[in-house]
Amino acid sequence: MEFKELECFVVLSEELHFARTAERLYLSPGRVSQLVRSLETRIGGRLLERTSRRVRLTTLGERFLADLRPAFDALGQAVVDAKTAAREVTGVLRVGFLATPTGLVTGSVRRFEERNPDCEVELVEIPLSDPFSKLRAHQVDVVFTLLPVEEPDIAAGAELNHVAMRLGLPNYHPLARRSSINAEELASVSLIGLDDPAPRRWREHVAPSHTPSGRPIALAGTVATSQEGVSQVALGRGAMLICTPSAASYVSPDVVFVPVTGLPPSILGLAWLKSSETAVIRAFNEAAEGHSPHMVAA
Amino acid sequence: MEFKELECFVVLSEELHFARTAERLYLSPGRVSQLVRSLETRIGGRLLERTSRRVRLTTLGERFLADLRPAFDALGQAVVDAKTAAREVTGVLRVGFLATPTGLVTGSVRRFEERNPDCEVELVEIPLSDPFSKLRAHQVDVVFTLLPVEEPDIAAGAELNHVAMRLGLPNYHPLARRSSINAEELASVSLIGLDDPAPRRWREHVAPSHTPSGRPIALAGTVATSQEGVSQVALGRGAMLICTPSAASYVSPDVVFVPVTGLPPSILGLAWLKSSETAVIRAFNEAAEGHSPHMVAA
DNA sequence: ATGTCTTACGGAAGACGTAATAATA
DNA sequence: TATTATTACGTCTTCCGTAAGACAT
Repeated sequence: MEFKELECFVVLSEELHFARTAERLYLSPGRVSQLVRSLETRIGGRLLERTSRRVRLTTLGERFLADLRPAFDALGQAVVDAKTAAREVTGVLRVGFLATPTGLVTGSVRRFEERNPDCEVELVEIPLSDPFSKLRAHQVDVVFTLLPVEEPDIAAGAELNHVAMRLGLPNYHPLARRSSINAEELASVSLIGLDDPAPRRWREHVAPSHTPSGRPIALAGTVATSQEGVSQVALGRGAMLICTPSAASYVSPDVVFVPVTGLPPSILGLAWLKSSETAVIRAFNEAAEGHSPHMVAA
Repeated sequence: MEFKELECFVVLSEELHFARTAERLYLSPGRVSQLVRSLETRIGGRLLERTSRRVRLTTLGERFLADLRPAFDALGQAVVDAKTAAREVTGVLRVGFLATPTGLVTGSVRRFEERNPDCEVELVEIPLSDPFSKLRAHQVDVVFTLLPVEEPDIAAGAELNHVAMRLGLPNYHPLARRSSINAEELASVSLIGLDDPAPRRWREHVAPSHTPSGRPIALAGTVATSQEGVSQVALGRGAMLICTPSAASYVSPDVVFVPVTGLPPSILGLAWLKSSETAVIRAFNEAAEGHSPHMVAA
């Protein structure tokens, strides 16, 4: 069952003229003749009666056309619709964020929704300890995450944000009154780290095992989310490194966030499954990259 | 828009497995991979998400399949139906006959209807003077006619019947009492011939211009049908040669039909348009050829 | 004589399989 | 390691246009 033959028959049924049919299909008249003959052989009977002077449908041809035409049109329409859908940015986009919907997240979403009013955004929290599972399980389409991303099945966008780190401390802690803390001083606290699925880089970022100069840092325990971590800090079970924008949202009388100098910044960006990249994801990535708080200083 | 790609996508959507899909389509798995990739490029987005371990439809793929599937199935069904219709013998067959539905005609029709109860036969009279116009105008599908047929656009079946000729005469004519007439004696009568569109062979058959030995025969005038001719004979305007079976149906006190010896018999058979040959026509031809009054002697 | 459909032929495109490769569990 | 999808590459089909032929008006 060859598509070209059917197409040729449908057009020829309209035109009843080989040369015009050929023109419409970007073929030579000879090829049209071949295709029709081939289709007739396949069907097993004459579909068109033709002399060099007149072309007309046979009874069989008329009946076939009546059956074929609607199916044929629907088929073409399905393909056109799919092409459109592939290009269009509609439906629902599920965006994962870490810890807290910071300015970067809300700003990117606002900008995206402004430019793509037909697409709704759902925000989903991603546990710090497991940044990619929801992506791989198709529970979210795209996530804000720490760059760089080293997973081979995951693609990442550009760096969107360099964010300085703060240390969350119980308010009675000696360091809590300081206006800033040097990275070397972390050797004097116990840090709260991340639960198991977290990549090694993330663990080391949130709870470095040594100071830049090599002094060991104690590990107080592990948590799944920054919210859990802050709770632990409030209970005096350790200190926790956290991004400055996230820290701003944890307002608690028991916890103080003090800037830490000498640590590499958190670099945030978008990530998505390579195998599931869509026009919607590309559009969101563009919106995020065009978002203004670009490269906010550490 | 390639049919193979669509087919491949539909099957792969069912199987969610490249090797099984390939098997069902008689292709190699590699080819299936190529086809799907090609379709995705054409559409402009991923239709299936696949790892070496799992294959699943994307949202786009699901929507596309929902649109595509009914159209795809209907298309296949239309082709199957057309193939069936091309083989089947159904509908209406319009059969043309000359002068009178003789035993050959009625017998063939009965036999055909017996064997093809789904096909209805309509009988249409064809004027003797114009045996093929109704065929060419698609007013009939097949005609009983004089053989041989020399028109290049018309096909003919086997000889079905050799029929002796009779001469129709006014009952007061000197020859009307004879039990038979020799062809040479036609020189003594005026014959009624055929109107214009009739082929030369027909004219000469119905109203020969000379006897077998070469004596001229007068022409009394021309008519379109044998019914008209018999009327002319009844009015004494001439004599008319007519087939024996046809003569039997013109019962009139004014006209006598006398057998003529020494003339070639009328050979009857079927004819149809080469360009419009169908399974129905072939079936009717077979029925007629199998009909018993085969080769009735002159 | 002209416009139209069909046929013959050769070159180019692409359809397909095989086998090696990559990725998953 | 076993299973499965993908890629590379060579072969072979068939797609298609050109041009000549056949046919009808």
